[in-house]
Amino acid sequence: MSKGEQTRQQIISRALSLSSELGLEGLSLGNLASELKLSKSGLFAHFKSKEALQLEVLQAAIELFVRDVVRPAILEPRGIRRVQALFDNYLAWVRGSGKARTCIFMGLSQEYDDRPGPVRDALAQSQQDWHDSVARVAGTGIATGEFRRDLDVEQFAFEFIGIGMIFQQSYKLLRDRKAERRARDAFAALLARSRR
Amino acid sequence: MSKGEQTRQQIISRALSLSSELGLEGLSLGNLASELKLSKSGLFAHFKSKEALQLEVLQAAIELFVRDVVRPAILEPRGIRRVQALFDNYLAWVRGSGKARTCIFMGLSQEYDDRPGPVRDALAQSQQDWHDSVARVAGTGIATGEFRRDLDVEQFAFEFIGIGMIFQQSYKLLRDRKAERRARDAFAALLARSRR
DNA sequence: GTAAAAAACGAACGGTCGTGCTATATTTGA
DNA sequence: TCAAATATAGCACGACCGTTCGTTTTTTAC
Repeated sequence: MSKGEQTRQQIISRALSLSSELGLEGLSLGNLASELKLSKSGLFAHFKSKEALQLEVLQAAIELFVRDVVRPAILEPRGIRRVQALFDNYLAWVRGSGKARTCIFMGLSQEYDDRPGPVRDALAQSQQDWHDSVARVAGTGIATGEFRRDLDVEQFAFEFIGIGMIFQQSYKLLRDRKAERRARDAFAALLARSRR
Repeated sequence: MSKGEQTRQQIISRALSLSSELGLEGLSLGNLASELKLSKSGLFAHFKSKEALQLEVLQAAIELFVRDVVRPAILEPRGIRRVQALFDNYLAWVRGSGKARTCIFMGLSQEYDDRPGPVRDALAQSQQDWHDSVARVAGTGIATGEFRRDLDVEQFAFEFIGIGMIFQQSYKLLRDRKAERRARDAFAALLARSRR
């Protein structure tokens, strides 16, 4: 990896964790540069525009999410085991793993839900993909016979993700120590309803 | 109402709808002033600081929420009827009523979940109050005998609000036309589980 | 109607924003 | 090793930020 590509990755990585706190609009190049001990113009030279950087940050977040949440779950056996793994990984992601203090996608969903542009489009696509992934995994539960044959897998995904969202609010904003327990209870109820 | 108080209210009202789109940090005094055809300094004279304005905007949002969501529900008879009314009003609020394009509280929850300060404190308190309100209303369902006596009303509130959050994402970001249907189905399932 | 009080304005401050441009420093490949 | 390519720095730009201050206009109260 060339020197340029290397700093490029560092920039995106640092920008990702900054964006988790401040959003992609709140992210500022000056701030980012000084944190990386780079000049603002030196940093800027790596990207055509701030928006281009934002898109790369979003892309990096998606790759991280797939790597840490989706892919490991798919290694589990089809059916409930896999659904449960997906939920566990999702909760762990929302809880945050050191550098990423908050789930960036939920913040961005709020930030861009009425701010048109390429960032919004990419974000919406990624969230749609996430819904689809959950639905697909739920589908394997039908295939194994663990879930009801008439289970609406998209409805399942809808509720699955909703639990993650309220978990984030309870855990991060309200600092509710029972948040994780509540999320797991809610998910258990969702599972129970889905069984045949 | 004096002239000053009158413009003050206009400022807060306009600031509220702007904040629903851009967040309380994204709100800028210059922008706000020009929308109201006021000079920036003339506008600023009404508030000691931007943060003071932010707090007033938050307060105004809370009052609106209580007026449109909580209070009308309490006019309904205790029990499931009241719970259902609360949910209906909540969905209508999230869907947005013309001027308020998005539910400001969900955006702010993301914006401030790791940004300490008075705004965060006031926001967290208001959201805690909202959880408590839902739980209290659910409690009336136990009192009427419609809900299980061992129902965990705080868990009920947790899931209730989670449905609202995923509804907002599906409706606003993903533009899913089935979003409302999904939210109502999820809520129906929650109700069913809560019945005795 | 007039004087006091309140409200709105205009200009300016020091900062930071994203973004160019030019020059210097560093890395790369033969 | 040395030239070409790349990476970074420095500086400046116009725009906007929140905030302050002194002046002017408008409202209020007698």
